[in-house]
Amino acid sequence: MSQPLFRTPKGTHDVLPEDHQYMTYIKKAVRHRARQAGYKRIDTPMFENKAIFERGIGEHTDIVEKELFLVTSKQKEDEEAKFALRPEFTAGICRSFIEHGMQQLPQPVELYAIGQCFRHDRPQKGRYRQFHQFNMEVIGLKDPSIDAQLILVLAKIFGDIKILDRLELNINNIGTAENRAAYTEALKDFFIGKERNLPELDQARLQTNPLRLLDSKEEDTQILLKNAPAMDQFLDDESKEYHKTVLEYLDELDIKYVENPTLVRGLDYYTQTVFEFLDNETGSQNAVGGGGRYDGLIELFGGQPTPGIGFAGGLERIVWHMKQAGIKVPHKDQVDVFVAQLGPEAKKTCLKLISELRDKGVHTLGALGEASLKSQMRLADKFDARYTLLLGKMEVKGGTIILKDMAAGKQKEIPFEEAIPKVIELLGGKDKLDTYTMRDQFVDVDED
RNA sequence: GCGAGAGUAGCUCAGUUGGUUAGAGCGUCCGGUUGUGGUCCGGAAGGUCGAGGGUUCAAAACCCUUCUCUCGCCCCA
Repeated sequence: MSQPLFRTPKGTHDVLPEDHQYMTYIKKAVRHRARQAGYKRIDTPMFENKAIFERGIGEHTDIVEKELFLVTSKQKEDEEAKFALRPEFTAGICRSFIEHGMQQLPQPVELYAIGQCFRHDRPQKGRYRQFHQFNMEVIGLKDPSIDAQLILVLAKIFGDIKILDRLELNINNIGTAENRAAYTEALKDFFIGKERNLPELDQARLQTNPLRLLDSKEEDTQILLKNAPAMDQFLDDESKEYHKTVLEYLDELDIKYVENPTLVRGLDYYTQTVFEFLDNETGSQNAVGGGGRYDGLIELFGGQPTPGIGFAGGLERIVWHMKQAGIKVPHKDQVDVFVAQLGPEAKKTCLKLISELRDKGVHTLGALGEASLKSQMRLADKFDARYTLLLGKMEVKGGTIILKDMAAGKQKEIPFEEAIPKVIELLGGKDKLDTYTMRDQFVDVDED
């Protein structure tokens, strides 16, 4: 059907099985590295009181001003929407930190999250209205070593999934909120009388978000900026010292980075350290992950003054990079055994056999219909089964079954009751199989 | 949100200056004698040519509108 009755809403997409293998692989690296570093998993609601985003991220940021999905219900559809789908994790996690009194926990509190976020932007490659992020936050303690260690975890994750060498870590320090306010004023003052020399777009930015002028792609703007005051003149000594120490620690950890004095991030809550993992080969949507400090955010939400630093990575963009790099993801979806059957008696017996194989941890498919043996063999081949077990009328009578090695193309008849142990042996023994027991399993972290 | 390009079977694409029942490859399903896959051969299913409207004797092709995707900008994951 070229025109299905329904399709995914604009900017959303199905995560099909193949992409899920990539997603699962990435999430595994995230969980593993996070756990090693003491992070614990948290999930916050997909929608929150919209004021959380307005106040936290900033009313005049694009994310809030034009990309928020508002949520209403049937009962309240006449009222103005009170809720919004989360466009990112940090604001909700900080809300949760306060709500659950996490300042009582040993500090710092390290949290991570994986899930969907929503922004109503015009879709493009690597930019969707519903997308997946993984997110890490360290709240409650401030020290350059915390910044460096957070970045280290991310570098490790990107290393694990083999895309680190495609990325460049850019880092900057934008000072305290006061530093930033003072600098913003200075920039505005500098451009008084020069507005007309600015491209239209940047004239607007001068009003709404002057810091954004720094990384403008407009040539005229960049020329004017050469004589503009530089940000580091407005940083207090403490911020400069902090930044220097962070960089020293990164050096010590052998993390490659580029100092980028024009790196300013669009969200209002950022202070001090900001950083991004950029991909310089693609033109746009090139931030694979980014983050920074938000030392004033918890206080802004009514909590005790509490420092924090966090990061978000985009799963879809990471998947894209892995594919570009030709990375194939190992997965457990291999079909070990296909059971082919002929005749009603054999089919009945096969159901039990299939069930038992599965319980032993053997990935088993079969008894799917009334197809001819030829069709069943073809299916076994299509599903890429390693072995086929064949049970026909003759075998049922003789108490045997045929075991075929698909790659070798060889088969032999064995006693029926030897089928399961033989298959297990061929697959490398019990330890290689996909078994689990609820009772003995560690309650670890969610597999999602 | 602004600007540009694209939209033909599940996928990748043909379709000559508008002219008979819209094609190929791959994929899917079924066969190629009695119970066997991967190669080969045959057959079938699958498309109101993204949707709506208009021009015309005639439109997948031309015009308008709309939807979706892609690219650039903005922004960001």
